[in-house]
Amino acid sequence: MKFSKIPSATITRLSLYSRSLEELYHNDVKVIASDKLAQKCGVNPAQVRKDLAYFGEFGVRGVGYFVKELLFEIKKILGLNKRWKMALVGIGNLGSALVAHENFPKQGYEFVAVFDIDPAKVGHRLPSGQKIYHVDEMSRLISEQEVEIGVIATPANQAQNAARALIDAGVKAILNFAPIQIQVPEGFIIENVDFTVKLDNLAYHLTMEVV
Amino acid sequence: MKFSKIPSATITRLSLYSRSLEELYHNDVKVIASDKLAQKCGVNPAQVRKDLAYFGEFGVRGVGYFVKELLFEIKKILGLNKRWKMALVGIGNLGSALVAHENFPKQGYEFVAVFDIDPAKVGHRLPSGQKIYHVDEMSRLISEQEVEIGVIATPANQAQNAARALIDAGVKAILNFAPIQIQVPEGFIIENVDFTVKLDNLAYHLTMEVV
DNA sequence: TGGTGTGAACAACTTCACAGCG
DNA sequence: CGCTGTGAAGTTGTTCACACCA
Repeated sequence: MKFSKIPSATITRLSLYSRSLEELYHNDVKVIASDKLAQKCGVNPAQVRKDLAYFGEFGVRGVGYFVKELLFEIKKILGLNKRWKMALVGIGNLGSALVAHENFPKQGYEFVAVFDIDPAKVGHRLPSGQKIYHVDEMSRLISEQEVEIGVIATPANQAQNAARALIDAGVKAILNFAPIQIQVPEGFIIENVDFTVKLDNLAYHLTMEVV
Repeated sequence: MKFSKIPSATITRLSLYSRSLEELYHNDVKVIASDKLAQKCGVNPAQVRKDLAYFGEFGVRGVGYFVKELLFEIKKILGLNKRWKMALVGIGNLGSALVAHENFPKQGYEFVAVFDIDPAKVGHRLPSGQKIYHVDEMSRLISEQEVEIGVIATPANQAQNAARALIDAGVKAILNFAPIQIQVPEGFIIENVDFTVKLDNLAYHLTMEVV
């Protein structure tokens, strides 16, 4: 396996396949062909086969892919066969929603620490059980809890500080919800969830359509 | 201007430029060169120039771009020189956070209608002022209010229904937060905000790094 | 001089088309 | 016979390099 050569878009699609397969498995579907899976995920059938072929030969010619087996393999590839510990910074509206979100634990992601700088929030306990700590305690708690993923849900002007604190504290990857481009060390793993940008895309296409 | 030839990635980057320019404008910076702007947004300087050149000649050779003017032009291109009316479907944790989010109105996006199917929620009024309506009333309200963008924040298993209802009611674009690939008519404008997928990306890269 | 605008080279990703195998 | 796996072709997006201009 030559990992370096795998398109990042392939990884994103694997995640989609995994979801669809989960549903198929749940519905007792045993086998699926690339055409069907492709349709469910809105991609080209050849793309599905090529994506999977990067990691091995999971299919059976003339038949398709065994749902259970393929799901297992994809989860293994994505690293979803373990639980991931996350820390949240910024417990406003969005942060609260994330902590309360049921899908995360289902997928193996868990918030084990929650931070904020607002003295009015620090010390309180969330409905989901976590206590809110001050950012100053981040370093200790993150190494104690062996947190690997940091999630930023602060206002934009706090996000860079939050990122620095998380990185200093030793997290290995960041998921950023703040609408700002965060500067991280070369090679550091970061993903942005940027719904303002997505909305702007919609606005653009709506505007163009009329022309 | 040959709009059809513009890469969708360009539109996404315009959104980033717009944000950075907003900040620069706010800090009284008058002029910026492609290098600086590129660095702030984490892209290649040539990319910045090429992106902008799709839409006109906004720069001055030997000088750079005038911040105020460029910001204005980009907003015009993206369609951000008007207010956009949105309708939300699904007022759970995430939906509530979205409605309460301050950035939307700042950017010109406004939730003018909120829907759910839970009888326990319908009829209540949100802190932000909107009344929660049953999905059955969607068609009437969306046309009355001239809503153009639908936002889906339901659980995955409700999302396709929500989409159908929104489309039937006449929205022209959808922003989907549910972790599922929604089927829409050919050419319909839809964007997904998919943080599960982003997390899976992190998990993958964290897993690979060790190998 | 310094930074834009842009054709041309390059790189990345996607789709086609078909051989090969169960 | 049907569907996978995959080289080759096609498409799309990015970067280079430099002419050109304030």
